[in-house]
Amino acid sequence: MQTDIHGKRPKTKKPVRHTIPLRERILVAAGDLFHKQGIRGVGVEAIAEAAQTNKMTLYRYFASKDELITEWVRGMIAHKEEDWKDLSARFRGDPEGQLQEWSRRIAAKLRAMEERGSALGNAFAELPDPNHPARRVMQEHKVREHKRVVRLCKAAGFPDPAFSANLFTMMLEGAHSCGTCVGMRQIGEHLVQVVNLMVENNRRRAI
Amino acid sequence: MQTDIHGKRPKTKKPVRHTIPLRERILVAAGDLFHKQGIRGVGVEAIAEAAQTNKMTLYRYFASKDELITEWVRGMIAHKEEDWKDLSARFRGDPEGQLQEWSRRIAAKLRAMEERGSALGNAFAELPDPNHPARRVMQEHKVREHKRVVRLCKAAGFPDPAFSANLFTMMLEGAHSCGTCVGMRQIGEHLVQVVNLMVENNRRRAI
DNA sequence: CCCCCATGTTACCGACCGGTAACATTTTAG
DNA sequence: CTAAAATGTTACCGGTCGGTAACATGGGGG
Repeated sequence: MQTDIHGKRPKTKKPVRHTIPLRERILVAAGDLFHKQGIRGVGVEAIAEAAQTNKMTLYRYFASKDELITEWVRGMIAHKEEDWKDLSARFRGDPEGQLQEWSRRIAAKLRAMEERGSALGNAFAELPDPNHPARRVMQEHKVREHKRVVRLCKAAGFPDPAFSANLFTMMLEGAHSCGTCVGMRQIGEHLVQVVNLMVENNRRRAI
Repeated sequence: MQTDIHGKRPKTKKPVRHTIPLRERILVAAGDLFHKQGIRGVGVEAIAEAAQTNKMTLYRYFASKDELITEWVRGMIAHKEEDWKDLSARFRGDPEGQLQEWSRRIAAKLRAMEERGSALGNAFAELPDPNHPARRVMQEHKVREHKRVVRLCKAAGFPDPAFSANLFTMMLEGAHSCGTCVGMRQIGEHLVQVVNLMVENNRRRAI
């Protein structure tokens, strides 16, 4: 307990000026904790506290914890798809370049990640109920992403696009898990290398 | 409530003859539920019930839920390493054959798995605390397994064993996650195909 | 200035969970 | 058969969690 020596009224709230809106603050705090401690391992109270607010206000923005989870997942997915859009704009008409650049970005994210794998992957593992809205959103996103890779492989002239796309996706997804036992940096580098190899091999074949 | 028409005393317990010992029954029941509903999503009471016993007895075999989790994980890992041992006996002195056969077995397991990914992978995602005993066991196992793959790649004469091993591991781990959006069967087949390709390419190069 | 609306505070609810105690019952071994 | 060991039954504890009610507060715009 803090005693108030100088007779100033004990303001428990510092007049912090928050730049980002509350809803978003809650979302990033939730994301942080979900990722670090697991979705089920963190309570809404802790989230509110981390967002420098309280449970009641949190529930004024999100009807339930499940909705909060879902919105968080949606946000991550939206960010990823934004990334794809940016990428396909930069490498317009160059499907091989898109695949390579995507692997480079994955590698960069791996490098910046200490332990604790992919947030989306973990969330998927933590939500067994196939009817959970967040899970549905993730499932749809995975399908979209895989289709995108298939399309790119087709456009790049790979002789068996479905096969190559599956190969890409397997490696992209597996890199996170593999990184925990061999180091994220190395895994990232090897990921980029093998994608480059595949692209070069395909080009050579095409000539 | 069952009424007892013929005056026989209402035995609430059917004299079920259990063939497998209780401890193991608890472990398989726990494994089932852990895998289907997530580790944190299932309570010890439900596990005891599924094992046709009760919470008290469960706690006579396992000091805590965490210990139960750990023993379950240990069991899965032991089973997997048993599998490796059997495989290396059958393909003694044939590292390429071992890699191929391993991919075949993974494919078979994928085929037999409806949704819900790898139990070990999910458990890893569900236990964020790096000091959790189960997590430690899994981490050590992953390292051992990866070293084994590196050794096999070296023995098989791959020019860059670390690279090839990472490639293998990435695909092996990623297959489960990828399978949920493209079908386990196809992923399994493609996994086997790419491993075969790698081995054949390496052989051709070696000649 | 005053009112309104967003936010903070506190207290609470019911449900569930991990874990334990005490005792009853069944099974097994000698 | 009998005693001991294993298993079942019930009730309970403390704690946490998701979620809500009621009310206080404070700041910004008319």
